[in-house]
Amino acid sequence: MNNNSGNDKTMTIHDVARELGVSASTVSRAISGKGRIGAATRDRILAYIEEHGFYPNAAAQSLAQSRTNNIAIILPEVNTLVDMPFFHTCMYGVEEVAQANDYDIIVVTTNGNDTKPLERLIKNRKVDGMILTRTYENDKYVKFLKQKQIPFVAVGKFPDDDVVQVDHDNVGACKELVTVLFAKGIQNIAYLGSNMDQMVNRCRYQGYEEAYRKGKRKLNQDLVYKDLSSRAMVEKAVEELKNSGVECILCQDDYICDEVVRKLARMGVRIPDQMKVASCHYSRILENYPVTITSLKFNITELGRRSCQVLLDMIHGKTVPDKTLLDYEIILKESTKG
Amino acid sequence: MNNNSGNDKTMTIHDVARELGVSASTVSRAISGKGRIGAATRDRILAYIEEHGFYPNAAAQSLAQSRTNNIAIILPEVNTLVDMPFFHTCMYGVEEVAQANDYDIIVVTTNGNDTKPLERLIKNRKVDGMILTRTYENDKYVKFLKQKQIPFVAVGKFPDDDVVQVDHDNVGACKELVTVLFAKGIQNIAYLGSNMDQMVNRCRYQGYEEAYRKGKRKLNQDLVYKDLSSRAMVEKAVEELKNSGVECILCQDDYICDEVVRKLARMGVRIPDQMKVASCHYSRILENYPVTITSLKFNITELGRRSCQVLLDMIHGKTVPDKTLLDYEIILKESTKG
DNA sequence: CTGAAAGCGCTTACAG
DNA sequence: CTGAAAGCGCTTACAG
Repeated sequence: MNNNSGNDKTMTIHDVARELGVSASTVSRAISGKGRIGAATRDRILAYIEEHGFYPNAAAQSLAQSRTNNIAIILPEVNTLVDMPFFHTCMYGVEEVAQANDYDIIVVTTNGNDTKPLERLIKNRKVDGMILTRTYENDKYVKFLKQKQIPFVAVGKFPDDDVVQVDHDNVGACKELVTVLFAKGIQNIAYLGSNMDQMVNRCRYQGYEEAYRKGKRKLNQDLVYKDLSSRAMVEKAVEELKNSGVECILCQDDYICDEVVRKLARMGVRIPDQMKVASCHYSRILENYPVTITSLKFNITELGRRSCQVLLDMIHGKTVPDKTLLDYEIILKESTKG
Repeated sequence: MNNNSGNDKTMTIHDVARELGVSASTVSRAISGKGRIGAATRDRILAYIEEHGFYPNAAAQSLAQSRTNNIAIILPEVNTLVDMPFFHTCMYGVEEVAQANDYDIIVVTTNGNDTKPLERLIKNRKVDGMILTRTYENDKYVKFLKQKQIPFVAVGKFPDDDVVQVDHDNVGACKELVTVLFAKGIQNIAYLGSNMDQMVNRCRYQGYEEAYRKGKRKLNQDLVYKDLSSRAMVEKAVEELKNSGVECILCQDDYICDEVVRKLARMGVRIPDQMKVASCHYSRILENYPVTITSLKFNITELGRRSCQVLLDMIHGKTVPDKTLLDYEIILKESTKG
């Protein structure tokens, strides 16, 4: 097994070459699979390598080939029970396909402003590409990465066509959800959102709006709250909506949904009899309620996987689709019954 | 600003050397700060580098110095609302001090069994050290890392003295919490836990036990549940405890606490009047209850930071403490009032 | 099909 | 204090 015969210095390609009576070039070719090499020689070398657990020095490969087999995943600084699991799960997906392709992921957290950490990573040549997991309307990082000409994919939807994007079809999903709710006979649906500078939130609102247009219904702006940045604001919105006699509240995400459900409970308003509720993004938070909540369900791990796959394709010079839109599910539950 | 005068090839140390009329060695010395160099020369070189945004090629540095300026953070595969934020937050902490020291972090997720991904990282020489964020009683990864002789720190407490550990003082914290509850006049306190193979859970239980011993109280094993691996089991335990007339339930973590609080609500049992509740680990989940919960509070970001700091110290050859124990806070809230 | 040689971009004894 | 040279461990035209 562990035969470090004599010295414990880490093995190099030359060691195996000497041991096998071939040249280092040949060993290199056997490992990389590039260049012509006799099948017998190749097999002999591979067998030796396997048996002795030789792994080539990544830095040397990196230097010789100008590639690192690392990609960066850029995470925003978040701390809510909705956001953390999202990015963590997405990261899992990315890592899964990265691993499968012998890539490693370097995690870098951004504060939304500073590009220095990315710059260092790029200029030091520590990564071959990057995945930007949250995007804003006027995204500083997108601009930066475009300018740096490094392969990258953005999770999110953009007007810019020169940015490779992977995302769930948030627009289509919300549109369909609202359309379905209309079809169930619900007359008016309010929208509660926040942080409209994030692309994901813009998309959701856009879907909501499109459903109104598609249904040829007039969208009353009194039913729309786009800037609920605090619990108090959500509560106030819920009170106003209750008084306005709206039938259903569509929440941009489970963070808002959580506040809405609690507020309604405190107000003694029963879901769905006295108020229906739906959320644009299913997370485990929703599992905690006595009443199950209608929502959209996205496969976040898959989002990570696909983003990574697209990025790797880019890195390897394949042509990739500008936009990859992932599927969604509409989960109808008690909260919109009746 | 951006003066790629003519060619866009990335700058090397030789380019700046030529431009400044010095040798590459001198430039290298200016950058690294190692070796003797004239202050004037150094400043001139540094100024040039700063102005032209030169960053040394990491692979070349890596190869020449046998160090990567990367560390790996090993994460377990988790998906609960309690675990994900914990590891994510810990990762933030690690990254923060890594960044500050010009290190990058490579994330690798483990399934608890396979050591291949770690092996590859080590043998490829892609990292200088590792942080193991969850530890088990008989930890396969700990064994593996010890054998590989790579610098690493484990988050968690171990019997082994040859493993560098950084952790909150879970034993001391739980012990103190229980002692305080006793001091409040509570006569008997039940313990609800699970997954006793994880070191963190063993520590918490140990603290609980020690508090009993310290208080010279007899610990009735009917009050102890160590293997609540499902919601149903927690519910059953809560029912039994309610019937047994116990006064207070100590939950190993907020995952269990969550189940306990909900179950009590469904049973119509009021907290704290009819049952007191405390948790060994504060997370945001607790913020969602109508009644505030007594708990231990740990600073997870700091846990990450310290782990990383200790690891970097090891890598740089400093002597580090075998065990670093971080502080905790006891947060007394309504749930144990009266 | 295989090997010798140059090169990737740094660092670091060794001279001076 | 500074430079020329060898070396880190690979890869890859170039010959043969």
